Amino acid sequence: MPTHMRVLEHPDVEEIHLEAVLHALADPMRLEIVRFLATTEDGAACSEIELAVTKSTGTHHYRVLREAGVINQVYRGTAKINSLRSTDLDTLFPGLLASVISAATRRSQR
Amino acid sequence: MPTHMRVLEHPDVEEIHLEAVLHALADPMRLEIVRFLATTEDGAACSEIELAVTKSTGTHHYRVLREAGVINQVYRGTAKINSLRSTDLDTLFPGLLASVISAATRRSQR
DNA sequence: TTCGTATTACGATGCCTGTCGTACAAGCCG
DNA sequence: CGGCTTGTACGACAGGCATCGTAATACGAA
Repeated sequence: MPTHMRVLEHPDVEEIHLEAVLHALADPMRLEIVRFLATTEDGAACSEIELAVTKSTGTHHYRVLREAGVINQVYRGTAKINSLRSTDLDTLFPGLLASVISAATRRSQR
Repeated sequence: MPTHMRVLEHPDVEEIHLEAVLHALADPMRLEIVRFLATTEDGAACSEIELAVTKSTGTHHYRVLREAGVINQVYRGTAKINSLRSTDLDTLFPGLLASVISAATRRSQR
């Protein structure tokens, strides 16, 4: 019997705000997370994405992304699977996510 | 003879960074400035764009936008004319500015 | 040169945020 | 059960930032 519900709050589509999304993307670590998730089919666990920060800080960044509406998080066992809310974002801000990911990826290849 | 050079520092194209641009756009006031500039042909003076903050704060936001490479600023008399660096931004981050402006404009019409 | 307009500079303030360490919880597996 | 993996909660800290008020500067016009 879990004492904590392990349920993660996600904003509804109409609660996603442009400024919050832009702010969430305006960080190197979070951009790295988003860039990685864009390359996966069904999302990835936090542990699969190597970041140059401690796990505490990683948790913080995942939360910022989730609360801004950029990613979806679900528990699978002890792991937490992250995936991009591509459809929701593309409905709200057509082309935005694609152009950010494309620019971030192009730069990381230099 | 001006004691101060009245020359405004702008980043070169290769000095414009994605994170800085996203951060610059992740603020309601600055988004409002960008949205307004997108509707003008040849830019606009600071005084033409009404913001719900004092002029000191306005100056701060214009500087953030300029230093991030989002806008260009030139003096014309006492006025300072602002314009979007659309071409530079579109070269670096194709589609980004357009999708942000489009999303901001669509929302402001609701 | 004096006045008015447009904008900046500087200092202060309070909040936000990225970072960490330590301690803890949830779930799998032997 | 006991350990291992994965991730969280909490507190702390430093730096960044949006905001303001006041004083000052640059330029054009009278």
